[in-house]
Amino acid sequence: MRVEGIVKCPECSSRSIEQDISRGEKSCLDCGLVIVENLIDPRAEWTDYDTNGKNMSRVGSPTTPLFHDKGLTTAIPWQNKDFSGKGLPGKTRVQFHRLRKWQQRANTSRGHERNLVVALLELDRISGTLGFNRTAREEAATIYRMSVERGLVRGRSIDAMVAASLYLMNQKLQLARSLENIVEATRCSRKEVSKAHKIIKSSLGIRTSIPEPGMYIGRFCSDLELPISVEQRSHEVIALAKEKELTHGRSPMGVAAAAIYIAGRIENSVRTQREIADISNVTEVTIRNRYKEIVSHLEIDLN
DNA sequence: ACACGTAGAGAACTGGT
DNA sequence: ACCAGCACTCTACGTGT
Repeated sequence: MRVEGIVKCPECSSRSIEQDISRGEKSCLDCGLVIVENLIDPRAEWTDYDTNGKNMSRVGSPTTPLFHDKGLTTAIPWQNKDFSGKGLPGKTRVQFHRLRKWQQRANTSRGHERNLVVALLELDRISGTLGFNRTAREEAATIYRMSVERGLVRGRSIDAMVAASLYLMNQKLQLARSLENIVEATRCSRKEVSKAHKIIKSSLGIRTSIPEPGMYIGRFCSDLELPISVEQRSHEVIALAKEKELTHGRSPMGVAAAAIYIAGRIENSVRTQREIADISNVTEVTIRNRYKEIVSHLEIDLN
């Protein structure tokens, strides 16, 4: 496709620009310079495999673990109208009523399908309150699905298993949410969730990395509205603390909180221990202990 | 208001039975 | 499944600047 006039080639100033959608590039026809790469193809995804173009049909959205049927739904609309909007005659209407009913049953009748409907709704609700994005939700949904397939949910509360799937996903993707954060968003106890978490983790053999203090810095600093300089300094403090083995056995959140406190003092963007404690879910005492320890071992001089 | 320090309680993990 | 021991954190104070 030739796009004339609007864009000028930065190399030779020619206005003959070619846009190749299949390659996703815009390039100059005169000097060959590629001006834009990785363009998104805006066209609809029509597909036709066997009728040679006579029967083009739109493909659906990609499948997703977020719906119990992975998004491959057939929906019979509730309105009793045909494609042109006219009402259906009485006999047909009855027939469609029956079809809808059966389809509903077919969709959700098998035990674990119904389980998934409930579970994915809950998964979405918690994700909403905790601000998990789509990738995170899909990962958690996949973990939950696998648990259902392994029969792990039987006899356990769906809510606890959903919460555990979310927590496991959170660990896997290092999203820096604590077990407390997740428990707060559910109706079940900490004990139930951590038990479910253990079971899923061992049964599915999911590997998670140990929580590093560094992974909390970003979220804590942004919640505390601290400048990027403090964030960077906090990472430096943690790196030094690690070298001196001051992080072993200590709660990573406590270490992160202390590092932010120290970094704030160094960078003159002070937050009180109370403020940091509120955001990081550790107490002032823990922040004090960690920060005293770090400061004395690293010989950091705060004003 | 904030920082500091402390004692006892408590939660979470490990290893033993 | 329960228990003891442990290293760490929390609650709840009083004190200091």
